[in-house]
Amino acid sequence: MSVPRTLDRTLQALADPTRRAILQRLSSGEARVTEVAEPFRMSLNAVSKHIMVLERAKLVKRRKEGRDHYLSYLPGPMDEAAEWIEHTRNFWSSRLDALERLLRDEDAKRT
Amino acid sequence: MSVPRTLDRTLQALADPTRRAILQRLSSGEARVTEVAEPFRMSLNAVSKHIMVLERAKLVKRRKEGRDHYLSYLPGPMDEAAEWIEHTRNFWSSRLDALERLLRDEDAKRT
DNA sequence: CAAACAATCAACTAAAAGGTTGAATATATT
DNA sequence: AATATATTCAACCTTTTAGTTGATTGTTTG
Repeated sequence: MSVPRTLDRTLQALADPTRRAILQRLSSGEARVTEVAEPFRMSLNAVSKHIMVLERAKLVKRRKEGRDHYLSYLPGPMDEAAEWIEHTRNFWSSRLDALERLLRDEDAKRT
Repeated sequence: MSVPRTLDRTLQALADPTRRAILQRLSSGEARVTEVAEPFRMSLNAVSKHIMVLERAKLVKRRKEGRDHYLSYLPGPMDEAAEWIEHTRNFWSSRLDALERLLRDEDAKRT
């Protein structure tokens, strides 16, 4: 069956609030590493590492221009994750609905 | 601002394939710890720990009946996560659309 | 060319994650 | 009462994660 390991990486990457904040920062367009790091209280290096995690998860793309690295958001993995989670949610939703119906019917039959 | 740390826990819990498989197993209804653990190649204890992670994330509920612990799925956090991810995705989708429109307009003006 | 700047690399630390085995606890069964 | 079963607890190990500081690489600028 081999479940896609990319989902692991995506969810893992998204599970960290700093990384989610970095993604949000990129919503207003490209930004350099230093710019992205600026609002955080941790070191530039720490943010650089977070960026690499996002890059490995393909949630972020890097374009080098001279000494500057411009980062931007990539939608693919987010779409995939959304798809998985929606699918899963709907799956359970129908199961739970069926269960509820079942219980209601049995209850009706008993009265 | 205080971003909800529950999202961290949910995504973290979902980022592991064993835990996703456990959730899937529960889709056919309640199951005991041993039953849930059976298909995995790791020890019962390891699975027990995964279950505790899911429990802390409120993705799984436990009902004790004598020595048996019956586990079942809880939809709340999955719904929340789906909501967050959908919201985020749509947010970016519109940004990217706007950017594309902008570029197309500029292109049109130039010709 | 020298100094400043943008970013990573390298080495280290502390904590968390994921697994193991063995003991303990509580409940059922004979 | 003794034994078997279901589950967790406790201790331990290894790997990964998230952070630090200091050195290094490459690019720009005075």
